[in-house]
Order: sequence, then structure tokens, then C-alpha cells
Amino acid sequence: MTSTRATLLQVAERAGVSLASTSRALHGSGASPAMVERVRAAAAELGYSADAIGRSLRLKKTFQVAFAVADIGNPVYVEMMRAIHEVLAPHGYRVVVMSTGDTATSTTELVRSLNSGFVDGMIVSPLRTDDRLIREIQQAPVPVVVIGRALDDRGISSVSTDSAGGIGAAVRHLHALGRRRVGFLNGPLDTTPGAARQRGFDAVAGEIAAERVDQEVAGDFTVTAGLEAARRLLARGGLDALVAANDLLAIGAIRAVRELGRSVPEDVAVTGMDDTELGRVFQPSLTSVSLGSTERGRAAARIMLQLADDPDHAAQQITVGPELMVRESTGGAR
Amino acid sequence: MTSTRATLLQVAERAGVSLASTSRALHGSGASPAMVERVRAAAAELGYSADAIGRSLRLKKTFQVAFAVADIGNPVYVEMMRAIHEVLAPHGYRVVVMSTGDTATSTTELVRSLNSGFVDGMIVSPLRTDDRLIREIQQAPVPVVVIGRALDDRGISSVSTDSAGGIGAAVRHLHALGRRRVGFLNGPLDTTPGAARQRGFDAVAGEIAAERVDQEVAGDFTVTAGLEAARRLLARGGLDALVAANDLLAIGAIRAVRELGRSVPEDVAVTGMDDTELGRVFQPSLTSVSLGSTERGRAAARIMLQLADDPDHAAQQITVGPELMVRESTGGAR
DNA sequence: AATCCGATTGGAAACGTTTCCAACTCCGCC
DNA sequence: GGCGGAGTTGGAAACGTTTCCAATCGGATT
Repeated sequence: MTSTRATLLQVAERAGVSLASTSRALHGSGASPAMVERVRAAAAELGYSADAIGRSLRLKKTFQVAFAVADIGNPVYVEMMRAIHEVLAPHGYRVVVMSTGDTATSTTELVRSLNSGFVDGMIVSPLRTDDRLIREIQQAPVPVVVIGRALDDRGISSVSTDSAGGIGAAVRHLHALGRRRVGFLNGPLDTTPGAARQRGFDAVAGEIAAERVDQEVAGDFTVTAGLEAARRLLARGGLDALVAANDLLAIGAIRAVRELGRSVPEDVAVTGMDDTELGRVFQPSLTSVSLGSTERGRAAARIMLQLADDPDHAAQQITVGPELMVRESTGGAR
Repeated sequence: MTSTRATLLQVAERAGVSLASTSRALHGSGASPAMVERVRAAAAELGYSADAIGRSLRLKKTFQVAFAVADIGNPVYVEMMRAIHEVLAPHGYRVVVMSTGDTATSTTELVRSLNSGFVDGMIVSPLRTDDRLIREIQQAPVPVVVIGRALDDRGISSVSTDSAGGIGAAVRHLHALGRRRVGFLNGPLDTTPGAARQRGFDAVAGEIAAERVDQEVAGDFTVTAGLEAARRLLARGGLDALVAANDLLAIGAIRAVRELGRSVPEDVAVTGMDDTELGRVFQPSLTSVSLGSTERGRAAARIMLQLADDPDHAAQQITVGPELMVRESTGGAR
């Protein structure tokens, strides 16, 4: 705790050679085998390891990437973070976690902080977006990859998914099972995911032959909010299927169904979205639309690696298709 | 993306004053109001913001803290990370997430990497510990706070919990409910948590009046491993209570009970440990021993703040008491 | 035997910041 | 009117690294 770390200069002195040669021997190229041996020995004796800050200053590279989301505790983001870490760590990059807050303004603030140059890039999943945020991302001094909305037209790299289409897939699945009275349980409409899922539901609602369509908006994307909103929805009666905008809302919905003494999936089939571990182990296991969190995280990290290598590399947009995972909550696979 | 960031020297030139004065005007003290005004204006015009690397090099401070665990996806660690982030961020510290791997050796490696000075400290929760790791922690060039095992005697700061006592509390709770045939479902015994929980169970098993005591060890701390181990345990018959070493194992156990056509909690009461969100929303909601993940994360972060301020501050050990959260899976609060 | 070329080495600058120290100005006081 | 001191300012060094450039040293070729 107290001993001061050895510096490259000390290694050089110990080895009796110049600073330049020492650096070359340890990291660079163009040093003779004898020199390498000699310097290595000196470095080992002193327990030397290169200072990350000094190196960063000289190289203009931090070997750090920020991952910024509204809530680090959200299972979806956790999955992404794990995937991002798995891709970046082998390449020598560290991952810095940050919180965007839940407004577009606070997210903009965070993107602006990139100006202080503490990372080589940022992967961000904004909960809410506005023009100022878009502009800030475009002007950022380091590459930014957005997970969420596709921003093709603006020269911004993004990894998006078709959550609207995912809702469509869920509704069609229920329809195929013979469910004709379907309720939609969404989260806040002014969020990027909430808006997209609403579009998806509105589109598919017109396209299927349903006897009844209803919907309710939860205060946020949590189990508790889902429970409350589902109670309101079910109180209006007559539904045999519930489509929830994410797994947490779906679990709240299942609870609400059971409160009424009815069962899932027999009386009411329920679908979630995000395909979380939570939904997989829940009983009944949750039919859920996977938006490929892990895959999206990996894709974002790979784009980041390219951009970090070559900052002038063209922006890329990747779309990960949604995939319906059928499980017990709609009477599917046991 | 392309414009190069303004440097302090450029601000100085623009303002027509020296570098020293510019620095003082922006961050330090001892500058006249007129000077501050002038420099501020120039900085604003250039959109200047201080370079984190240059500043770090000079100040010998990175304003970063590492959080290292075996699996960032584990809900317990996620909770800790969130708590740590919440405490540190307001103080201007960034959180770098790292993976210890699951051996003592790989953890030692990670602690050793602190020598490159990329963080001001590390909060680590080792899955497995050995003497070399302990020594490495003691010799680390920056403060290290261990979450997990208490290491009072060695001058290492730690935040621990009495998970052994927590298992005891769970067993006594079941005993008080009249359950006399109790099975213990543990994770790998060579891990720090596995070993502690085993000690706890062995201690309490002798102390209660039980008709039958049995146990099984799962391959790891997951739902799947829990399911398999619980099947083996239940196959030997005759149990009316299962104590699991964490919530994931407990959920696997509930599944195993139901496979046999028996119900929780009527036929078999089940307890978990860690008090995760997962257990709270599961049905039946899980009686679980809270080890205060959030509280431990917060405590570790607070210790880190003190140590970062004053590296010679004495090591601290904090213990967070376990707390039994009674819910449906033992027939408790509905 | 003189020259050239490649391989290796060392000196020095540069990255962007903070802060020590000396110098300067201006004021009040003796 | 000179002197001391408080209040500001600028010059320069320092943090630890990498790399450009010039210099040196062999050995091989003419």
C-alpha cells in the first residue's frame, strides 16, 4: 500500500541503458535480443509495470469504453453489459459504467462529458431521445454507438431491433392459438421503447381478426407498475390474452390474472418481451420476444472496436431481428 | 467526430494570459475576478473542457474505482454495482467493471494489474481466496476493499456478512414452523460463500431437534444446478423443508418439488438466500435471507471514498447482519 | 582499403495539466 | 518618499510514457 511504483526511468537506470531503448525493449520493436533480455531482467527486479496514465497521455488512447444506460440494474442492460465486456476485455479495453439518467437532457450532458477524453468511445442506450442529443452524439469527439433506435440517416452508428415487429409476432402467435380478445400492457409512451412497441401494437391490431382489443399504460417498466396496470385492464373484463411490453410487466400481469382466480395460460395467455433469465425461470415460464440483448451488446462492442481502431470508419447500422420464444405462459412448450 | 478538442494552452492564448493563470482561473484559486471572467469567456468560446488524462497524470489520481466480481450478470453483484455507482458517482468517481474469473489465481492476476495505476482503488468480491491473493491485496499500490470474507487480522478493509448465521436463521424459522425433516441445498464447497454456508448449516443442524437432516451439493449457484441437485435430494424422500444456499438454487428446488406433484409451501417449505428481485417476484414469493447486497455495496463504496481521500487511513471492517425475509414459500406473509 | 547500408542506440520532444517559485504591481504606512 | 506586504501574474518544471531523429557501430560490398 505504501511502496511507490517503479517508473520506466528507474528501469532504464537499473539496466544501464537509455529511456528510449527501455521503452522499445518492453513494448515496441527494434530492440536487440540482448537489450530485451537486459531490460526485462531489470524490469522484473523492480516489479515494473507501465503506468496506464502516462501511456494514455502519450498514445492519446485510454483503452476504455463507456457503457451508459438509464438503469444499470435492468436485466436487459445487465445482459448487454456482460456481452460488451466479454467482447472488449480480450482486446484490452476496460468498461466504464455510467448512468444516463432518464431524461434526454441528462443523457446529452453525459455525451458531452466525452469532451474530457476519459474514454475512447461510448456505447449508449438512451431511454429518451431528442434533437439536441442526436446533435451532441454527432459532434462527440470519440465514436458513439447507440443501442436502441436506428439512426441511419444521421451518420450515427447504431444497433437496433424491431421491437414493433416483435410485438406483432407476439400478437400473431396469440391469434394463432385462437385468442381473440387481446389486451396490450405498455410502458411509458414517451420513452423510445414504449413508443416503438405502441406502433407495433397499433399496426398489428388492425391486421388481425380480433373480437376485442384493449390497452393500458403502466407508469414504468416494473413488476409493480405492471400489476397495477394489468388490474385496471382486467377489470374492464373479457380478455383471453395479454401482451406485455417487457418481461417485468408480464410478470406483474400474471400476478394480476391469478389475483382474479384465473390461470395462465388456460384463461389468459401472457407474453413478455426481452427474454430475460427472470422470465425463463418463472413459473409458468414466460413466452417472450427476445430482442437479442446479448447479441446487440456484442454487435455494439464489435462496431466500437472497429471505430476505435479507425475513427474515420463509416458509421454502421445493424439490426437484430426479434425472435419469439414460446414457453408455458401461452401454453406452448412445457 | 473530427474536430480536435481545445487545450488549455489554446484557451490561454485566446485569453492573452499565461497557462498558469488560465489553470488557476478555471480550477484552482488565487485568480482575480477579472482574470476568471476573461478566461471563462475564452474557454466558453473554444468549448474547452479539461483533459482527464493530462489532469490525472499531474494529480496522480484517476477518479476511477474498479469493481471486480466473478460474474457481472449475477443479480447480487448487479445490486452491489448499482449501490457502488450511486455512492461514488456524486463524488466524481467513475466505476470500471472487471471480471475476476472464478479462480483465486485469476483474481490475484487482476489485483496485480492495479500496478498499472488505472484506478484509485478496487472493490473486489473474490469467489475463491488463497494466501497469495491475500498477500497481493495487502501489497496493492491502491486501496482495496474486499466484499465477502472478513479479513480483520490482515489489515485489509472488508465488508462481510454472516451468511453462516443467515443459514441458521432460515433453519430455525423452518423449525419454528414445525418442519422437522430439512434438506440443505448448497453450492460448491470450495467457494467462499459455499464454505461459509456449509459451516452455518452444520452448526445449526446440531442445535435443533430434527427428525431428519440431509444435504446435496449443486455444481454451481444456478437454477439448473439447483434443479438437478434438488431432484437427487428429494429422491431420497421424506423431506418437508429445503434450505437453499441462494435464490437461484431455491427456484430450482421449487421446480423439483413441483415435478413430484407436491406443492410449496404446503408439502415442502423452501428458503433462499440473497433476497433478490427474482425471488421477490417469483410465485410463490421466496422466503429468503437478505445479505444486504445494496447495503454492502454502499458500505464498501463509502470505505473506498475514505481511503481514496486518505490512503493511510486505517483499514476498516464492517459486518452487515443477515435478515430473514419471510414470504410465501414457507407459508409466511401472503 | 574506403564506402555504404542496415541494425541498434541515445537524446530530446511531446502529450495536457497543475503548482512551485520568483517577479511584478499597487497600496498603505512610517 | 522609501519600504514592506498583500495580491496577482508568468515562467518553468514535473507527472510517465512513446517516438522522431540523429548518431554510432558493425559488417559486407566495391
